[in-house]
Amino acid sequence: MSKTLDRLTLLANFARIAERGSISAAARDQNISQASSSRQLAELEARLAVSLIHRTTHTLALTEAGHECLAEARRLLSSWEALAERFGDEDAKMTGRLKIVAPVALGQLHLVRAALHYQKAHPGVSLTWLLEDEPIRFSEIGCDLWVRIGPVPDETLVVQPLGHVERMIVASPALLKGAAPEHPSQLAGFPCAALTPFEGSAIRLNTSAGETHHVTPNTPIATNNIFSAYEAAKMGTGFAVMPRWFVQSDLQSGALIDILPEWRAAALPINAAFLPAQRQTRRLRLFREHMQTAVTAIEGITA
Amino acid sequence: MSKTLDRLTLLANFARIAERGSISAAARDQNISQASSSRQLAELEARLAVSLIHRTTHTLALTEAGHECLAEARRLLSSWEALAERFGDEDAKMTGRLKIVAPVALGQLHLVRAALHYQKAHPGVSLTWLLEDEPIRFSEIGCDLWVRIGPVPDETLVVQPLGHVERMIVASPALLKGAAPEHPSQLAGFPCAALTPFEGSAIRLNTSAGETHHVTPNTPIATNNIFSAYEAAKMGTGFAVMPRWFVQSDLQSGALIDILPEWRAAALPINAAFLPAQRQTRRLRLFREHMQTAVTAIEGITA
DNA sequence: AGCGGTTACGAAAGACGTAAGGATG
DNA sequence: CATCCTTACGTCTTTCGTAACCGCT
Repeated sequence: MSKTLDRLTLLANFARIAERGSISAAARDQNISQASSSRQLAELEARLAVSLIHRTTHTLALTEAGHECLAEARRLLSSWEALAERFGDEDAKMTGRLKIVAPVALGQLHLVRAALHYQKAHPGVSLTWLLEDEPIRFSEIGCDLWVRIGPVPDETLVVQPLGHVERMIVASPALLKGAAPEHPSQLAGFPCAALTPFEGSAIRLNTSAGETHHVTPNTPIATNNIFSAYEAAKMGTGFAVMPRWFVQSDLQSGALIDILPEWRAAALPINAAFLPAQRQTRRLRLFREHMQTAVTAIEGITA
Repeated sequence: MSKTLDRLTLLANFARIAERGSISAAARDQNISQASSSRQLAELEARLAVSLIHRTTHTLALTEAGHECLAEARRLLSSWEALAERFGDEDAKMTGRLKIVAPVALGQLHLVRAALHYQKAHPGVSLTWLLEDEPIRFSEIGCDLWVRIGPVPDETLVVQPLGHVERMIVASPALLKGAAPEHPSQLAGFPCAALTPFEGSAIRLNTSAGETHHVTPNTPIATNNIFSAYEAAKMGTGFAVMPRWFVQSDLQSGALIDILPEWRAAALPINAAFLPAQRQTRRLRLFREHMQTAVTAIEGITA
């Protein structure tokens, strides 16, 4: 067991191996020999006194300890990177990678444009743009920024609120057939196209005056995909709880109707989450600002 | 500029130098030559492309960048340490340092015993036990655990609530002279011994029913030291806002009187704050549990 | 066979300590 | 002038790549 081999290099090598699923590939990435990469992995395992990767001749698998270590390694590496970059030239061209996870619908309809503008302005930065609504394992996957609708279930992250999405009950004129409900209690008679992460069996509605009502409608379709719920609402399969930003144009064209304009579902927070390395890398800080700007520019999203 | 020198070693050396205020001393601590320590510092500065320590021949001073770097270095080092220790033997004897900051009064009257019991049970761990009520720069001073009454103004820390201190208006019988106020509005006629971090010019009181009243008393003495405020209350200099745990025995003996038993000052949270390295070192985890137990055992502190 | 991981060995690079030089109170 | 930091130099440790070896598909 050596003493002087850089511990962060060891971790970086390990993370690369975990990412590529191969020692050879990781070695190529780093311009070192397979032998070195293999040795460094062994060395890390020796220092931590634990087996990180279970090797069968042609396939690598992270052990449980390996998963834990990977998450921590990623944290350490980005901390160092943030430190190393902190004092560099402000005008230096930015380089490096940025891995972003954002909500599916918001991401593909709005944020992707902001992301692409950013990339155009900073061609040295290579983006990994992943759209995913469900909670992720931030550190383990090596994420840099996570934009999420709803709470951020990770104690180790700093959460910055970007805004709130106003949500309303919408339906197609066809569904209502002229008999539009005027109070949530009348909603129970209508079917609902439910968006599963947000609406469970019950939908809670509030007035701005603080009045509350619970609706437990029939749900002929439940989905985790807002486009599907949207199609259902347009086809008249049922009403749906929709964010204003998503249905704004349909409300204006009349394709969908805000059937209970006095009542709103609870506003959902849009959060940006990231590692607490005091000030992060400049490329991430700028990216966050881009996202903040993009989110606040969306009609139907409030502070 | 070298390539293979361990970056964490560089940071550790820098932190040691900052702590000891001398390269020679830091070198002795680490059993390396002064030359090495000096070189490593220069090397770190080269890699970060910034001057960290301003050297005049006989005195060292951290630059602004040095302060920032020190905080981040401490974070990185404890992350690595937590990682390195994570997979070790559960039964291994614990060693290392633990730097704790706790509130003055709570620390010296209650928590110190828990800390000493911990040290006795784990003689390999050396504690640094600092009592300080004001906000600290956690990472820069190399703290491991910060117990604080009130909010924790540091975004990079994980905050765990330990309990709440009930606070009441107390006074000596001498002060009241039989004319005990029965409502906060009658309190304005009495002088107040104010505890500065908590009571500003106004004291807000609530009933359990939710009623609120503000009192802005005369303050013949204001202090940041609860023992002084306590002495003032006992001597009849004025009434005081006191945590129940602090005056419990005086209330029972009648030396102090809970003069408005229906009214309470806002309960203050007791928080434990620490770095978010997923699971920390075992010694810190155990210490936190000791603190939690000690705090909940105190009469007058509620969950 | 062919691909991927591990181990052995010689070569090269880098870090260490000693020691000399320089600056300050 | 004593102390502390920096720089130069020779030695020694350590790591690297090449290459041989081994195991699985």
